[in-house]
Parts: sequence; C-alpha cells; structure tokens
Amino acid sequence: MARPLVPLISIDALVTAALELVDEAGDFSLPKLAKRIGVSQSSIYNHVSGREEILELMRGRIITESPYVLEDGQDWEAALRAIVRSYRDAFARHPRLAPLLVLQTVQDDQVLALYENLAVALQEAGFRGRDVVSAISTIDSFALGFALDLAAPDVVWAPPAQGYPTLTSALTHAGPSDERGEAAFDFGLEILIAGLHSRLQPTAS
Amino acid sequence: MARPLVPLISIDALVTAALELVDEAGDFSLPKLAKRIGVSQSSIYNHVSGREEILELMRGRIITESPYVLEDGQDWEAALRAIVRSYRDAFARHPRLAPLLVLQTVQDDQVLALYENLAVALQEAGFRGRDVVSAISTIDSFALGFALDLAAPDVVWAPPAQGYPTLTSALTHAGPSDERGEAAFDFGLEILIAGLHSRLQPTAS
DNA sequence: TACGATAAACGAAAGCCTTTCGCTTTTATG
DNA sequence: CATAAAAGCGAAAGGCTTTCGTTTATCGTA
Repeated sequence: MARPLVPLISIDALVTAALELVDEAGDFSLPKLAKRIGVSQSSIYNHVSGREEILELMRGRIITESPYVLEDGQDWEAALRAIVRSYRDAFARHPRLAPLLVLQTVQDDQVLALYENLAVALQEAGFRGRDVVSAISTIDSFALGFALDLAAPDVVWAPPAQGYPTLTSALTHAGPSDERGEAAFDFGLEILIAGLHSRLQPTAS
Repeated sequence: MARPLVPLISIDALVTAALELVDEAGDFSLPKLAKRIGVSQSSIYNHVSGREEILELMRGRIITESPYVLEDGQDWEAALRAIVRSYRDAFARHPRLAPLLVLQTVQDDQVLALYENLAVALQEAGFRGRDVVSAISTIDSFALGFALDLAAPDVVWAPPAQGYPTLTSALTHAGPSDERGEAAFDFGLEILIAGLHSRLQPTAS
C-alpha cells in the first residue's frame, strides 16, 4: 500500500488502542497494537520513537482523564486528599498500566504539574527544606504502592492452611479483594494525613 | 554431553547467578543465566518450573539474607520498625529486583512469616478486624513504594527549567539521590507510625 | 548381579517480541 | 512544477521463553 489519502495512524488512536490492550491483557506489544489499528508494525515508527514513548503517552492520558480540583480557600489537607485520590483513580481505571510505568522517569507535563501542586500544598502546610521532598517521596511511595495493589493478583498473600494464624484470620475479615483494596486505601490516606499533622505539631496542641 | 558425574546445576547456584544478573543488568533471561553457569538453556528446566519460579526463589533469598530480630518484651512500634527496615534493606541490596516481583503472588515461606509477624504486632497494638488488613496493606504499599524508589532512575522527576518553581526548589534542597531516598524513608516511617498511633487514640491522650 | 526407572544434560525448533532498513507513493513547499 | 518530507508496506535480524525428544549415568531392588 502506498501513502493513504488520510493517515491511518494518529497518536491519539495509538494511545487509545494501546490502553485497550493493556486493560485487556495487562501488556501491549507492537505487533498486537498494529493489528488492532489495522496497519503494519513498522508504520508505527513513523509516529513515535518506540515502545517507551507510547508508555509515557499513556501516563499522560490517564492523568488527564482523572482531573482533580483545587479550590481557592482550600486547606492543604483537602488539596492533598484531592491530588492523591485523583492519582489513584487514574490507575484504578487502568490498573494494569501501573507496573509498566514504575521504571520510567516522569516527563509528562500534566504529571509534573500534579507534583508541583503537591509541593505547594506541603509548603503551605508548613513543611520546609528537605522535609518537602521527603513528604513528596512518602506520598508518592504510598500512592504508587496502592496503584500497584490494584494490578496485583486477587490473592496477594497465599498462606498455606497451616501456620500463619493471625495473617489468615485477618484476611478472612477483609472480604473480597476489591473491598479490601478500597478500605485499605481510605485507611492509609487517613493514616498518612494524621502522620503529617503530627510532624507539624510535635507537641500536642 | 551426557549426564555429568556431579550435577552442574543446583538451585542455589541458579538463584545466585540470577541475582547477579539482576544486580548488574536489571533483568535476567534464561539464555544469559545458562551461559553464566555454563549449561544450556533447556537444562535449567530440570531444576525449576520456569522463569517465575526463579523469581520467587530470589524473593525468598533476599528476605533470608536480611533478617530482623524480634525481642521478647518489644512493643509493637519497635517490631514494626524492625520488620519494615529489614524488608527495605533487602531491596536496598538488590534494588533492581523489586520491579520484577511486584506482580507475583507471595508464596515464599520466609516472606509469609514476615507478614504474619506484622499481623501479630498490629493486633498487639490494638487493631482489630478489617483494620489489621488495612494497616498491613498500607505498610506494604509504603515499603513496596520505597523499594521501587531504589530502582528508579536517579532523576525521578525531570521538570524543565521553566515552571514548577516549588518542586524545583524543593528538589535542590534534597541533595544527591541516595541521600534523598534515605532521608525520605526515615521520614516516611515516622509518619506512618505516628499515623497509626493516632488511629489508636482518636482523642488526644 | 542385572535391570529398569529416574535424573540431568543436550540440540532443535516453535512462536513470541522490538527495531531497522529499503521501497513506494502521496502530499506539501518553495 | 520539482523536490523533500511523510506515511504506509514487507522483509529480516536478533532477542526472548518454553517444549520436545534423545542420550547417558546413577541408584534401588529383585
């Protein structure tokens, strides 16, 4: 086939199809991506530099699709809650994307803006100097961990029937896996915020 | 070659070589593993079921190599600190292993024992029912996130010179990347414990 | 002692994957 | 109107994991 009258491939279509593949199969490959769009593998390289760029484009896409709202008079707690929730929501819609992104440097503008807003909120809260980055790293680890939890196998821990009585008993109290994840995230977010609070007011108020 | 007088492959040697490859290259493959031991790829399948099993064996190995000590009269805080630190130390010695393990169900006995000890400590602290699992999940997300941070590229966030002033300024305060990670982990662990405390005593003591 | 079962190596091959290269044709630019 | 760039294609190189059949040494048992 020669050059078509109207391009068969667009970056938008590429990202959409790749995201579908990840949602369905937990991974994507250029052969499958090409087949889904109906073009050949090599044609894709006319639009992106390779697999990595497609991954970074997907990161931008899902963050954009899960906006957070920062209101004017909002205190830092509310801002932090909104940001972390939206970040987590983004990955909740595409759980299986998280593991594919953990190793890549964040370069997407939308995502960097999210971290900038986080930094502003923490400074407003009263954190200074190195503590700002430490707090960002902590929040990041927390959010990333929970994002990965969404992609983890339904049974994260598989203790045999014998031994591990406390763990086994706790797991039976947890209910189905999606409820466990949801409850744990709410719990964890409150723990996190309470912990940050205590750092700001070392002695009881 | 026929069956050799003394086996060329042992599971121990397999895991050791695989771990070396991961430390060096951030990944391992059966061809490379076979070449390092000096056997053919397919011989490995006489000892393990496949790639996945080797990964799980590596998880067991690094946890065993980073023991934690639980003393008798120890309070839950000390136990939790010891467990989380040892978990993180294990991955600090082999940072590039973490990304390879995030998707696999935990089946190794040593690792399950670690979670059992976590559950016991949390119950001693006073958590009950669903909260025990929520707390475990939170701690797990936290620890996993920081383990991944060790494997992340030196520059996790790459904001351009323009824009993102607060984030950029915070990053300059953070110093080199390993110091940032270390300080952040200490910070995060204290935040986490303080947060858990606050959950136990909803009203100020 | 003889013999069959098992263990542990091998080579070959199937079927994935990413990426590069050269070729063709259309479109846009100057 | 000529030429360069863009956008498709097919072929192929060089990875990867895993399966299969074959060979041979060892071990337990009759």
